[in-house]
Amino acid sequence: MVQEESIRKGPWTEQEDFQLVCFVGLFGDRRWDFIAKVSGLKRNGKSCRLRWVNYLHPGLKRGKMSPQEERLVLDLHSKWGNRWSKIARKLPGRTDNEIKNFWRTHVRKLAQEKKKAAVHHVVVSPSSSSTVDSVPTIDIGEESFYDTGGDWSCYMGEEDEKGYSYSMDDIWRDIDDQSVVKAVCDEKLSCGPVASPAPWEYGEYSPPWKVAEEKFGI
DNA sequence: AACCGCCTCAACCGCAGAAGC
DNA sequence: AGCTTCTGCGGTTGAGGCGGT
Repeated sequence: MVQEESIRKGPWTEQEDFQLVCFVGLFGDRRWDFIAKVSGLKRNGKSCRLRWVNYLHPGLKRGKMSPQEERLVLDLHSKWGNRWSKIARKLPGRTDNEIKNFWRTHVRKLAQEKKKAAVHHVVVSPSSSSTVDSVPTIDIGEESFYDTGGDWSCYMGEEDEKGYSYSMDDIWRDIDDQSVVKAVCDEKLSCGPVASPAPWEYGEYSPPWKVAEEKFGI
């Protein structure tokens, strides 16, 4: 096979982001290999998808997780284990990557606390048999997990094991009920027609050109 | 002010399953 | 039915930022 000439790796530039947003606007957020090729980005489809899903997707929440979100993650993780994408579907605007990162941080913190506690116990009461687990259980020591319990039922729905009742599209709709702004990208890039209808065409969440407008000020 | 260690987050990799031919 | 390609997921890594000493 002929190897792709110089596939770019590493951090994305604003220009690349802009290009990606525009082409997702044109072709939808499905055909990543195709988008990677036609956009002229020297990235592979996987990389494009990841960038879109984790950073450019409209409706993504930025910043720290709220205590409610943190609790939900912990709760769902105790149910489903490392099914990050499944857990992410229950947290509007959060990505599996974000949740995964949060969990890692949380686990590390917990392990450290346990270690400290274990040392303390050994010093204070040598009879203690505490050990340091790499995988923590959900009943975190300091405070009850359910102590405040914000109302997340609206997102959690009634389903349990069969699947989720609240799709990402529903979530985006909740987050974003802005009107569709006409394509900035259309002016900047002269490409063919959109191959297939994209969700934003139904006003379900911000279209990519809106994202471009917000992120790049165009 | 400089150094060090920790934390966060973006991005890559490998694998598995789905879809297309 | 079998092969190839694509997509999505989970695990891992590394750069940069930040706080403490």
